Amino acid sequence: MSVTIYDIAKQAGVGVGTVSRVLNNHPNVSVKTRERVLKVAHDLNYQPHAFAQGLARNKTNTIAAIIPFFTNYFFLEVLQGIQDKILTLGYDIMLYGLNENDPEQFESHLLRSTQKGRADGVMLFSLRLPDDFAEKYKHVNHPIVLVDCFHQDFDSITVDNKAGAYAATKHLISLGHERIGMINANPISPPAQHRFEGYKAALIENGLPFDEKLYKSSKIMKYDGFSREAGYVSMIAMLDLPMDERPTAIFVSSDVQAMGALSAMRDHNLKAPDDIAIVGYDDIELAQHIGLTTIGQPMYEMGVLSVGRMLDRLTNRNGSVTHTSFTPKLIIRETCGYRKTEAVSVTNHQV
Amino acid sequence: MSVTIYDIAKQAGVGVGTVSRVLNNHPNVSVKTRERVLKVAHDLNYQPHAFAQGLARNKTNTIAAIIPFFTNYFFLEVLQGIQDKILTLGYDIMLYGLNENDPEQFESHLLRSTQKGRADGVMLFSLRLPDDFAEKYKHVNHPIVLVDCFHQDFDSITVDNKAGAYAATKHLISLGHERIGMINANPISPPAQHRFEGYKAALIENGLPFDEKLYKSSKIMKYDGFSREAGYVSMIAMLDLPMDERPTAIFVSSDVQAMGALSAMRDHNLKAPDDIAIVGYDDIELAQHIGLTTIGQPMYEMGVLSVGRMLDRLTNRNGSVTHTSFTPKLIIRETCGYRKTEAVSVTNHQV
DNA sequence: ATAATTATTGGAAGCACTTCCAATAAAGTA
DNA sequence: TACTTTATTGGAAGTGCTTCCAATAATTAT
Repeated sequence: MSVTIYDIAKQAGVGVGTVSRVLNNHPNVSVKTRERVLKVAHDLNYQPHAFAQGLARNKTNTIAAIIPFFTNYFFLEVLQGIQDKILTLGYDIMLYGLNENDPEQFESHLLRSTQKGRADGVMLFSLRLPDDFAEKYKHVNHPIVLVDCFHQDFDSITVDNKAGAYAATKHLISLGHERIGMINANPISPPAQHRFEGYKAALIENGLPFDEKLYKSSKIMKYDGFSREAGYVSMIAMLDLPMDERPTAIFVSSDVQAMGALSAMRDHNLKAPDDIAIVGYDDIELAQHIGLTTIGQPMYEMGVLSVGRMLDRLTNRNGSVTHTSFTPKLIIRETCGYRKTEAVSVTNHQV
Repeated sequence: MSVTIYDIAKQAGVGVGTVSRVLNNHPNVSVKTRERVLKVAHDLNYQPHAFAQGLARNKTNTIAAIIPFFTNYFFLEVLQGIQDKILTLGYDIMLYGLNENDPEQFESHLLRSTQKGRADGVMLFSLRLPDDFAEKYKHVNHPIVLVDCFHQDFDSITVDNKAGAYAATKHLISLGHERIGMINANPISPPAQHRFEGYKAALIENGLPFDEKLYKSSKIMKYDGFSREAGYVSMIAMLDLPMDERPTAIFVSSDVQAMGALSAMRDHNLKAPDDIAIVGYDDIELAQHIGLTTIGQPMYEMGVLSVGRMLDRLTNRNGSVTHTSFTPKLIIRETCGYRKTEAVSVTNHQV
């Protein structure tokens, strides 16, 4: 139906082998025939058939990405990095979005994307991996790289949540606060755990006590407690404390939660930073709009790097597993009171 | 290397034709052989090779989506609709993101996605189409469906921008405002044009004059003026008017611009709705957080429907072109002053 | 029981490529 | 000039599937 290398071969008076060779820039074809073939191919407006190529080469030139939709802004930025990088390499992206943390859908996506001849490799994003994950997929024929999640046995690109939380808390400390609370998401989430660790470490290492009463974690399952609602109820709980026991500053484990916390404060006629200083986490688009001091993550870069890691893995299947961790950075805006000279850069701190 | 239908055929003592027939649920194969083959396939953990199938069937079972990244939340929601629908149909999504409105990248994406054997069809999102688009792609072998953009010659799913703008303006009118301004994006954008038309129509049809001085459009090219900055400068310009000529309410052509406008007001110590009422457009996530009254679009539904349209087109290539338009709806929050009884539903209005 | 249908089945051909091998042509060497 | 060596070249085989056609087996009708 459409033009194939056979058409080109006939028209140019050569064999299909030769056509294939010039189209793939193989050596050992005389310049005259090469030019002739190229001209015919161009005249006929030839386009290779992707699937036929894939079949013959046993290579799809596409990589699959499984991403939870709710990661939202993170998702978008990382994806952009991935795509910009991947285009330069001639690969395509097969997208598998995940609604909520639906294990069944995850399974089906994973199965599909690791199916023979569909993609060369799979990237998993921000996923809490099932217990049997490693055992099940370790020996699958597809490279798997983890982005923003971790497992010892797979290549991963992560961001150091502990360091980020440490930086956020340290910032509050350096601003002179001594009663620093934390509003955390649901501790079943690994990032939530790590952010808590960073918070606690910053307190201890700077001679401040860790006070149970100033720490509120969420039991909400939806989005693992990384939601506006979760932030709201945690803050309400926090404000239940007697006036003089309240924290003067709070590190909130995500910007959306911070949004909720802020509106709880508003409902109590409290303002940030005047009444309570707030640091968020994530630097979502919103944060900029409302002047939220927060922790930013190099999402675009992570995307770019993760493609690089995937390609490495594709060309060297037996290389040893690597783990790369990015350091997030503090972004100072208005919700803590802006005191430039006292800003702390996380890069000075090694966890 | 991996298990093929030949392995199954051998093991089950039948021919490959038979294997293929049972795997594809073709009739005319005895139940005993069918069961035998199925068992062997299961025991061998057989997976069909996607590319080989595609090649033989001349069908990829994937559809390509070209989406500008900056559409952000819209992008995400529509995509979710698409994917939920498409999964039930056994298709995959190939994603081509667009950075800004880069015509060159658009061209290359389109070329790639319409390449033989890569995808069965292409969906284009929120794109200002180049002039030579129709001429160039009308007779390409791939179905193309347009989402949130329009061209006479291609199937499209859009949302009625004029109706949305009308509803927004009408809401302001019904609240008693008489000096209603509009802050628009760059008029080169079709949605910007239509939103302007809706604004103007609402004014005229309700006996209010259209006043040039109360209308500010943007000349900014980035994001076609749908940006926070654009909103900010437009509002500043608006506030340059003498006190008594200022509008008492403003319809802003997008929520991000509204964010900018709101912060310009804040810089002038003005508040919404007390000093000036504001309606936005888009209902981005942010809008909910800041209580912005705005116009919401059924993004998820659009995604679902667009897949449906694509499938129709795939099964009937010569059917006539269809255009579907969704009616957006007014979402009343706080930036106009909340007066429930006077809320106007756009569904009562036919453009 | 025999002929005529109808239901299964095997396997070749085709899908559009790549790659390898043998064959031919060109160039180099003595 | 005759013999190697090297550079091109054509085309068969292979990639893993579907589908069509002819052949065989099972049913039904006579």
